[in-house]
Amino acid sequence: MRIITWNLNSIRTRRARLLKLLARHEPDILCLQELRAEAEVFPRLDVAAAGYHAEIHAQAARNGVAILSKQRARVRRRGLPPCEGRGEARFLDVEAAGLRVLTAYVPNGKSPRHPDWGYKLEWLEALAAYLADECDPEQPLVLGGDFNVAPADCDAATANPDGVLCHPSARAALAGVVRWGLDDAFRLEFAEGEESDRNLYTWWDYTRLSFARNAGARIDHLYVTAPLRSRVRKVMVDRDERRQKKGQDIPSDHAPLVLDLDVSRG
Amino acid sequence: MRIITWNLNSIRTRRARLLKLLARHEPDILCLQELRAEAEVFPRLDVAAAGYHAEIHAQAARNGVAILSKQRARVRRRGLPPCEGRGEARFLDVEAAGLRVLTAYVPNGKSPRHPDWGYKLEWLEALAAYLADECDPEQPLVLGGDFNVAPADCDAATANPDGVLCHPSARAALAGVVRWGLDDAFRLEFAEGEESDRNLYTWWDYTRLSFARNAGARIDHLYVTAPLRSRVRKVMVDRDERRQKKGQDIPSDHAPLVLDLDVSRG
DNA sequence: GATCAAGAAG
DNA sequence: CTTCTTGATC
Repeated sequence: MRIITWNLNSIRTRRARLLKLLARHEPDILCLQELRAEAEVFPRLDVAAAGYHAEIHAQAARNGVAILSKQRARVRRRGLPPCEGRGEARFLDVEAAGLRVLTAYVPNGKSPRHPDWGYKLEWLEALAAYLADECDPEQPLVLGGDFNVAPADCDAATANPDGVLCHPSARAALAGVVRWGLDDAFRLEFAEGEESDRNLYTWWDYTRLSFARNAGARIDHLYVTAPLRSRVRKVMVDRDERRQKKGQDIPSDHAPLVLDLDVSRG
Repeated sequence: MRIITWNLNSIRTRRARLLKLLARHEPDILCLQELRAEAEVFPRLDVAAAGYHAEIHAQAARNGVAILSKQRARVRRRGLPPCEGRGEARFLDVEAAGLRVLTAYVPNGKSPRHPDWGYKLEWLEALAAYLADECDPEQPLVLGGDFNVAPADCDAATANPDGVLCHPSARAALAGVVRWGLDDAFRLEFAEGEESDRNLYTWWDYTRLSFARNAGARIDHLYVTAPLRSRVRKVMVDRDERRQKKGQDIPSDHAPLVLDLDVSRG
């Protein structure tokens, strides 16, 4: 089965690209982040016509996540405690296709010296607490999303330890999530330093020709629990989705991360 | 020869439609209004590749006119006196293809009770004065543009005498321009009441399904001087350009007005 | 550099 | 309803 996570950066602007992605990959599960529009804007009819159910947790203008699935999903949770006070839609937990599927849009943090930096760390701690309280590491579970953290120096073209993506405190907070009982599916297939530089980064800044220079970072991840560890068959970045063909519509700044699991019996 | 006037409502947004229009009609002259961007934004290269020269009179964000021609044009005037104080780009006068070609984007006026209503009337008076001072009604001349006036009640689906398009003062001011020595090319072909309701209006409000209901107005005009009067062969509205095909880009609220002149010798 | 929100304009 | 501006965010 195929599971994808993609920060599409506006469902309004990326509607056509979303439908093409569904047709191209036919994923069983698709986790989306940064819908940036109220739930009513989501193209439910087009997505249904493509054969997908959609569970949505959205707000106006900012954040917003969704999980699309061929089989209808059952929602377990919308939101995490640190989101509540700010009214932010950054987390969704469902059961779908015999799995627990969680998606997260981790706060960027703005800068390690900005007042919002603490919010990023608290948010990751709340995610770890949620897993501990509400999930079972012995059951099949996938956690996918935009974590706004490059776990290791080799996961970013410029691994600035003072930047939002590589700061030690953010890496430690993410490690606290993983420690509960997760494996980074990408790293199950590719050891650090053994990946191709064409199948590593998932995000490139819109400015300074970052995509052309491959000046990106691996900040979108798919994590799996132990029962799925040996089921990981393939992990790849759909770089082509990040490309802008001449005269075409503008891509998201993130590329989809695609995971194939072998769920045949035995 | 073919002469078109079109208020395209943003050169940025209508770039692809402009190029298709050139390919579809191959006009000798194309007058454009409401570029709504600085001159640098104009797609000179694409237009040149299509075989056209472009003379542009533009400003940032608002107004802006241009005259495209297969043969290079010679600019006679950019702007009219009432534009100067406000920095508005609403008028361009060139020689092209053996003709004098003027294009105008007449101020809307906002409402007959708005302080800007006087500006609309002054603007039309300045246009009449310009013709009297700078042009010769015995020479071949075409004046095309968005006049924001429906000359007669049959030129608007709802001919509200209190509205900006049908107010008697605006009609009188436009009549003052025509009186210099112009014929409304559309009315040379179709007498009042003898036109088809599918070849009359050039503008339809974006709201209230105006185009579907054909609730439009004939406010874009092509005027000709006496030497061209007997040369008018055909006048038609390219309604198809105003249509929005499902999933396609958004049209301008104006349709192009197309004039064919017979300029064969004798 | 691309997105969203207001507000102004047509 | 669609466009453009400015300012904020990522």
